[in-house]
Amino acid sequence: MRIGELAAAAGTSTKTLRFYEDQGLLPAPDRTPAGYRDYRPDVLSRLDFIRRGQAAGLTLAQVKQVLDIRDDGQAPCAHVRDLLDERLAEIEYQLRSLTVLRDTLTELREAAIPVRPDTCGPDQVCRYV
Amino acid sequence: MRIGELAAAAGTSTKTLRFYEDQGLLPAPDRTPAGYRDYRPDVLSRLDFIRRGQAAGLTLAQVKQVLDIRDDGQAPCAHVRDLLDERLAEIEYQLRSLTVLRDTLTELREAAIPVRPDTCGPDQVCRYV
DNA sequence: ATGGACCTTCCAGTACAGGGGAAGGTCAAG
DNA sequence: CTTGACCTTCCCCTGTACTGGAAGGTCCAT
Repeated sequence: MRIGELAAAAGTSTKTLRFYEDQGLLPAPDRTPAGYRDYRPDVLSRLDFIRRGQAAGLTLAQVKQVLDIRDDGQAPCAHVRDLLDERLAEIEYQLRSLTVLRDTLTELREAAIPVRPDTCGPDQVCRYV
Repeated sequence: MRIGELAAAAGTSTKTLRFYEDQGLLPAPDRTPAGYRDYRPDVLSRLDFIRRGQAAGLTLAQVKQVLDIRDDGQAPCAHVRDLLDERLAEIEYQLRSLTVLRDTLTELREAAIPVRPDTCGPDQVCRYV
C-alpha cells in the first residue's frame, strides 16, 4: 500500500502520515526498491486509534504515550484511565471558565444593545468594554 | 515615563509593551535624546482597555480594530457590539462541543474504572478508547 | 572608571497539528 | 519519448500572545 492509497483509505493526507511517522506515532514502513513507503494494511487500525484518541481530546503526544506502552507489550489501560482523568479535569475547568466568560459577555452585550455613541466620553475608548 | 515604569504601573512587562507597539496597539511614544521610550501617563488607560478587551475574550487583533476606529475619531460602539456577538457565538459553540466531549469522556472513564488488561485483545490498542 | 540597572534592536522560540511548495526521482500509459 | 500522476526529502509557514537572550548603548552612584 503506497502512502497515497493509505491516506485515501484513512481519510487523511500524505502530509499527515509522514508527520505521524516523524512524531513516532506510526512505525517506519518498509520501502519499495524505489524508496516508496509500502504500508501493511494493519496500520489502518492504528490510524483509527489515533483518531479516536484525538476525538477524545487527547493530544498526539498523549496518544503516542499509549501507543508506546502498547508497543512495549503492556496493557495501557491504567495509563489511559489517568489520561482521561486529566483531560476530564481540564475540560471541566474550561467549561467553568467559558461559562463565566459567556455570562460576562452577555451582560456587556445587553448593555450594548442601545448603541449610543453620544454617551461615549472622549476620554474612554468604549462604554461597553 | 520610561518603559520599565510603565510596565510596573500597568502590571505587565517591557517585552509586552514593545510587542503591543509593534502590533499597532500602542502608538509609538516620544523618545528621550538617548533613544529611550518616553510615555505619557494616558497610555495607562489604553492598556487598561486592552486588558478589558482580552478579559472579554477578544483577540489583540480585535482590540486593535476597536482602537483604530476610536483613534479615527469615530465611536466604535456598533463594531464592539458585533465583536461581542461574534465572540459570544464562538463561546456557545465551544461550550456545546466541550459538553459533548465531557459526556463522551465520562462514559469512557466509567468503563475504564475496572481496569482489566486481560480483556484487551492483542489486535486492539485499548479497550477504552 | 566601573559596576549595576536600565534601555535599545533584532533574532529565535514556545505549543499544536499539520499545510505549502520546491527540486527532483519513478512508473505506467499513450 | 514524453506526459502526468505519484513519490521522495527539505525547509518554511500558519495563528496566538508573548518570552528569552544576545550584543550593545545610557545613566547614576560610588
